[in-house]
Amino acid sequence: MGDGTRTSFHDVKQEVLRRIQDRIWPQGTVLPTEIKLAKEFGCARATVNRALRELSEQDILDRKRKSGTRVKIMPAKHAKFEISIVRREVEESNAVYRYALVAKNQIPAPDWLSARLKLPSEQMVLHLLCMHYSNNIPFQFEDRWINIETVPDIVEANLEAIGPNEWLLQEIPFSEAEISFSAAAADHKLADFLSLTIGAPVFQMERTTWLRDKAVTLVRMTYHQGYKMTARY
Amino acid sequence: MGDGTRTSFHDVKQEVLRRIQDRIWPQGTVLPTEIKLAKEFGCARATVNRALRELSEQDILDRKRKSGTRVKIMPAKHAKFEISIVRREVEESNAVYRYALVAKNQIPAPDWLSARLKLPSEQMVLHLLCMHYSNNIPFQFEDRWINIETVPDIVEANLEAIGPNEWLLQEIPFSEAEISFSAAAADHKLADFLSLTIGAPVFQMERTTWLRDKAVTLVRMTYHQGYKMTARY
DNA sequence: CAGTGGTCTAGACCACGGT
DNA sequence: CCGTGGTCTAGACCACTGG
Repeated sequence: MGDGTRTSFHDVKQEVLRRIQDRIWPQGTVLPTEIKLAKEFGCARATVNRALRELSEQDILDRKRKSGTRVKIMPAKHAKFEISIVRREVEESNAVYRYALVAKNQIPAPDWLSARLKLPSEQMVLHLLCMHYSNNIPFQFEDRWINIETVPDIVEANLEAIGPNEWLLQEIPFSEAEISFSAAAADHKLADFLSLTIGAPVFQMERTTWLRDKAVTLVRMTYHQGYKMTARY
Repeated sequence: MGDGTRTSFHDVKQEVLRRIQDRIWPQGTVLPTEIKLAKEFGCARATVNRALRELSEQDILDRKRKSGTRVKIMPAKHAKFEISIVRREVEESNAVYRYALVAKNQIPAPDWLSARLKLPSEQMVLHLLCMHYSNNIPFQFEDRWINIETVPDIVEANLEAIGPNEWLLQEIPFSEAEISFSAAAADHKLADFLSLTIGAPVFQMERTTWLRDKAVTLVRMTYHQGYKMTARY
């Protein structure tokens, strides 16, 4: 610590973490106040503050005014999955990406969709089916519904060239979404497109996207057999 | 903004976000420097800095010394899943949680496990099978391997009362992990424990945990049929 | 080399929430 | 009430990197 350079908030973080891992501060322990720690580490309170703040953002500490900072008892771990566009995912595995638009229909929203996305009944939506290939092997089947009201330009877009996901990401870059993963059995259509046997277990990702309380799109991606979604934390 | 209170980094974040969403700063735009923004917003540079730093942590901005801050072109979205212990997950759905230890064996690590966890060959490991129930309905089947070297106390632990996950979380609270989700077909054993038909698609989560470069545990959780793992972002 | 973000400091005031 | 974290400020120096 006293090696000539000033103590950085990184140093503080690391030392606090060490004390937790080494049971110097077991779970539940109340840490010294920021002022005391600042004195001990020979740095400004703001430096300690940033260190502790980041640790609490990582769910390692609990901070409350007046009662102080304590080591979390049961840290809820968070797995962070990077949801990138399919093209990038394929290309990052050094494979050749290919995309095909299978179907495109502009229709009034079916009832289940209106209910799910809180659309006015008879709202026009765009229904798309797409395939994504990795080295010409089926990689992902995409079944997507788009609320035309929120992205009218989609009707004119050339979706033969660029996938709807990429198009939407350019158009509506920052939106709210709910995502879910599940397992399902391949039905006839999925088996056809993904070259599977009917009933084969497939990994699915379903995502609903909202922009300022209005639904933009609902998509279900079905992956090729054996696909794994991986993350570190 | 000029309502008497000082401008907070929250205000800055929100305003910057608004300008991005309203296409005042389209994707790729280089933002004014922190100093200019601080002047514009009437606050200190540190305030702007914190706002922009947090936005870049959210993958909305790209920041580089010298070249400045720009709006990310293709923001990689991150889905953050809270991985809590099963008991909590069940209890949060207002159901009654029950846990059962099915099998417990202390054996030398099989070769595939040694390879996967980088264990010395013949390292002793603990192999556990557990069931978790929600309202007495099968909820999750847990198949776990524990490296005894890293957590010797596990041998003495009473795993009839508390699940190994909870026990480990208390003992080794802060560790590195790799997690992956996938779909599989239920084999005979899974079908038995989870009351499924053989071949039914099931959702699986596999997790490897490391503490300071040493493997702690490898676990595969298989969920009841129809399970969905959900998150917002 | 010079411009931009990255960080530290010392001091100040505020806001929440136990006692 | 009053202790603790939450935040802002003004100024300073540093570190990286593009030209």
